[in-house]
Amino acid sequence: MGRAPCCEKSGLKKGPWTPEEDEKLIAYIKKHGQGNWRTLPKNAGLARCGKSCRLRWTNYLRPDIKRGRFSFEEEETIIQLHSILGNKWSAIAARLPGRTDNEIKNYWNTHIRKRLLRMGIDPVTHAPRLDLLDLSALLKPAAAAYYPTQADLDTLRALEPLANYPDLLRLASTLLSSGPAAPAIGDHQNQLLPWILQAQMAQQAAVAMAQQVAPPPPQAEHFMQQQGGATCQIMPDLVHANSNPTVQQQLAAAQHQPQDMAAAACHSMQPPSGYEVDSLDVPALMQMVQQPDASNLQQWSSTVTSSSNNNNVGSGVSTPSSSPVARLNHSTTSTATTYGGAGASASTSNDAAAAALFYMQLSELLDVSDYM
DNA sequence: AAACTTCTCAACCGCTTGCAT
DNA sequence: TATGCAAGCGGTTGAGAAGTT
Repeated sequence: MGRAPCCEKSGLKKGPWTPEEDEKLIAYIKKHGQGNWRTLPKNAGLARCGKSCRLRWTNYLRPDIKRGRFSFEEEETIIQLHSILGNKWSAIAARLPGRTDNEIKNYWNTHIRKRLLRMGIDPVTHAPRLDLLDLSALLKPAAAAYYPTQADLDTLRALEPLANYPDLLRLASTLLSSGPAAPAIGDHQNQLLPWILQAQMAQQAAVAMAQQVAPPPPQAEHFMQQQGGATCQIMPDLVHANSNPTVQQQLAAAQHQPQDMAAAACHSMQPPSGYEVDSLDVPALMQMVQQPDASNLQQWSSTVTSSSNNNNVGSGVSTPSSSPVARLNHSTTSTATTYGGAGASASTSNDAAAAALFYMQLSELLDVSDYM
C-alpha cells in the first residue's frame, strides 16, 4: 500500500493545536458527532487533515479522558496487561477507562519500562534478565526435571510452593544472589536456604488454609500452560503448588488449629546441621538483606544463628525476634506481590525473580479468557 | 544566571486492517 | 479477486519543561 499521507495536501496546518482550533473541533463534534474524519475538518472550518483531528480528539479533547498521574492500580493493570498483550496499546487502553493508547504508551516508555529495567526485568518478556541475575541455583533443579535423579526431583518438589509465595522467591533470590550488600548472609545461604524455604512454606501454607485462601481457578492453570512462558516451560510442576504431601499435611492440620499449626510449622522442621533457628520473618529478613547496616546484621544474628561459623553473624545466642502470631499477621500481608510500589519498593535485581511467577499471580487477578 | 542535559508527551508518520465496490 | 479508501495502530520525533552543572 503506502498511500501518501493526507497532511501532504498543501495548506493544511501541522504541529500543536491552538485553543481556537480545539474549540472549533469540540463544538463541531458536540453538534454533529464524529462522523467522517476526512470531511470533518472542512465542515468544522479547520485547516487540518482528518487524521490530525481524530488524533487530537481521541487523545486529548474527548470529554471522558482522565488526566493526571497514573494511579498505582492503573500502573499494575498496565504491567499485567502488557505481559499478556505486549505493545497492543489500544487493547490495553480499552481496559483502562479514561486513558488513551497514546498516554499509556508514553507512560510505559518513560516510567514503567525504565523501572522494570532497573529491577532487572526484561520489559518485553517480563522475565528476569538472565544476564543480570544469577538464577543458576534456581534453574539447576528445574533443568534437572528433564533428566532427573531422585535427588533432583526432591529438590524440585521442594521448590513447588514458591509458586504461591512470591515473597519467598524474592528472599530465595536475594540469598542466592547475595553480593557485597549481604556478605554475612551470603556465608550461610547454601546451608540455610533450603531449610528456610521449606519452613516458611509450611508456615505460609498453614496460614493460607487458616484464612481459607482459595486455590487458583482452573482457567488460570489452563492459561499458564497455554502461555508457554519461561516458568511454565521450565517448571511445569510449579503450577500444582499444593500437591506437595508435606504441604497437604500442614494444610490438613491447620484446619483444626490454624494458628498453632502455623506457629509450629517452622519449628517442626529441622534446620541444617550446625544451625539454630528460632523463627522466620521473611519481610524482616528481606529488609536485612537489602539494608545490611549494623543493627540489621545484629537482628539477623538473633534470627539465624550459626554455631559452626559465627565470624560474621554474631554471638551465637539465639532469641526470638517476634511472636508467632505477630509474624503470621505480617507474613500474610503481601501475598499479592507486584513489581513495585509500596509493597515491593526495593528496586533491586532480586525482585526479578518474582517475575518468574508473574503469570500465576496474574491469572488470579484477571479472567484470562478475555484475552485469548 | 546561563548553558547544557534529560525528561515528558502531544503530534506526526507510515503501515496494517477492514470494508465497499 | 483486485483495488481504493478510511480508520486505526504502534513507533518515532521534537518542542518545551524540568533538572543539573
